[in-house]
Amino acid sequence: MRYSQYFVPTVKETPSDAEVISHQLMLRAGMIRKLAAGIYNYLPLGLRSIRKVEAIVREEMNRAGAIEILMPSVQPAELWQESKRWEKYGKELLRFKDRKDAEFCLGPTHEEVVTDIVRREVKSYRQMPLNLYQIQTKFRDEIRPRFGLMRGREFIMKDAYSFDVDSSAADSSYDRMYQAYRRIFQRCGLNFRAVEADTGSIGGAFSHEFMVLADSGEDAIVSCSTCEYAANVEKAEARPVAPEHAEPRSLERVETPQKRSVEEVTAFLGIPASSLIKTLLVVADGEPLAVLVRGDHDLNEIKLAKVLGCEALEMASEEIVEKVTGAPVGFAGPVGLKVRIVADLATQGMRNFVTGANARDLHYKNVNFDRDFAPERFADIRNVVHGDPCPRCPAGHLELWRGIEVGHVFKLGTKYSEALRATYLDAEGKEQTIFMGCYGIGIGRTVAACIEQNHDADGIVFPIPIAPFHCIVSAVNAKDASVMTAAEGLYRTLTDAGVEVLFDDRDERPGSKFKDADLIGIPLRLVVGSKNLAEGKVELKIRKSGEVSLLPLDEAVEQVKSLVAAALNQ
RNA sequence: CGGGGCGUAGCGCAGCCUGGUAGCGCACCUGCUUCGGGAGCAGGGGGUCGGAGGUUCAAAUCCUCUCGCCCCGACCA
Repeated sequence: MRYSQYFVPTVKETPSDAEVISHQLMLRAGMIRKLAAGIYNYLPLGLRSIRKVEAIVREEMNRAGAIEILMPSVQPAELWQESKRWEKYGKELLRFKDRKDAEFCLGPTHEEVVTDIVRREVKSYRQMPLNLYQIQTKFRDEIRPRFGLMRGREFIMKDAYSFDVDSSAADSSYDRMYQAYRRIFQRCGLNFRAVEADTGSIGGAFSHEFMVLADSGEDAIVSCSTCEYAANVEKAEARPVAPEHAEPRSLERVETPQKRSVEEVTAFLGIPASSLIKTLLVVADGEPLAVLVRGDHDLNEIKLAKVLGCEALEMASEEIVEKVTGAPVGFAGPVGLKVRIVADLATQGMRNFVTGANARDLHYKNVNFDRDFAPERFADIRNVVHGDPCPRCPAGHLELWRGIEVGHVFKLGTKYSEALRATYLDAEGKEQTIFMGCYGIGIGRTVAACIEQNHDADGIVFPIPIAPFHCIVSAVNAKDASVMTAAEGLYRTLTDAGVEVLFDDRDERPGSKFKDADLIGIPLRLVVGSKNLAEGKVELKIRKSGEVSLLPLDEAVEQVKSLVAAALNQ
């Protein structure tokens, strides 16, 4: 591709509305442009990288035995009503009506549609296992789209759905996808972790998320320092803490004027936050209840909702707190409370702790379980913290990371096949419910995550497998005929050899060409200048390392070819 | 949904408080010089100041409404 005839609108200044580095660089490198909040145009360079990721995904999905189809974005309400998600999905589901007033939505995911296909066409155990996938535009009307392609409302996703005769066959399908995902993200050159994850609104039995490690990531994940355990903090299990052995002292009410927060109270009393139990009031399916967590720990609402088995869980409003505790917010405590109490495991062994006293400006010291109050149950309902013991091995401790979720695999079980009555006849002629799994990859997000992980002060540093071009040939002086002839020759030779070359034939000053080349992140750069060319040489610069070598033309060609081949065949 | 901020030329911004009919840098066009890390000089084009309404002799500027965009929050005892 000749740069002068291509479309790469780079910009020097960082657009003011871009916050994270990948968003800024994708805008500056002319890869994307915003059309509306969370909705983007893909310009040529951006599209090329996206196509690269898609190609890798396609290869690995096909290798794993999945079969490509393409389903519509526009989906009839009836299917969603059948799965009950028309009501449950909420405002993220973009709904609209056609001219006949029939209701439709733009698909945020395709469980309903794919299950509809399968229930019509799959009748026998002989037709499974079956895994159907597509690469397609999804629409989710996110509360707050942000960070460019990282969290858009319209985005490209690969979604796959597996159909199996029973649970253990479904496990094999799940495992094949899991392994395929590992290969995909390895081939994309990403530093990632596969972590145990909560199943969220999709539902199902268990799942893993594929997280690209990056400080700007929206998710917190943990991994064990010694074993293979890794999980999203939403899901990560906490081990019980060894009990203290202090003798119970007598309960004491202390004045804590204006001290509401954990920090204020513990500082005022001169105790560590771990000696205090905070009492959080929540409303679960309409019922107010109290939740106890150690002062230095945070409540994990997802775990709590699971423990309570409730549908809706929210923090209680100020009014409810005051009504339940009889005190202003900041002084809630478990002693004398009339609502159900659930306590975190880590509080179980605590003795002589501090709590609120359900009265303005008062706390209790030396509170003890059983003597002063008794929670209905102890359960793991907190977020793990850095340094917590690993739940799976005796020696390890948990390390905390930030991650960008680029892929997610779910074992769904029969949630959708039951709702939509997708069944088959087994070898005995008996009707059985199909077992499903679903598997997603955010294509655009993968490109963005890659940039988060691969950039420097000058711009993007693409790994070869998903770079829009492998190599850029920069003709330093476009007016010098010998330079242009040589550069043109390199461009043709490399292109004929299957290397994707962007030929910067623009009549620009060298500085601008170098800046642009760095910004758009092409991994390899051949610089053709009159001085070196007089000696029959060109310069090869590696974007990532900055390494420069002066080579005769034919050697430069061989170098580029072998570097590209090595990167693509790993 | 709550809180905060911003909409002025393609991009980044000033002007607004204290009304008087729009400016800077980059980009773009022309010419000359320059040419290995975002050149210099000279000339030039481009904006119904997000939109609607109001106040006023006069509105980018003041008031009201509205639309769009960005950030934070929606874990707090």
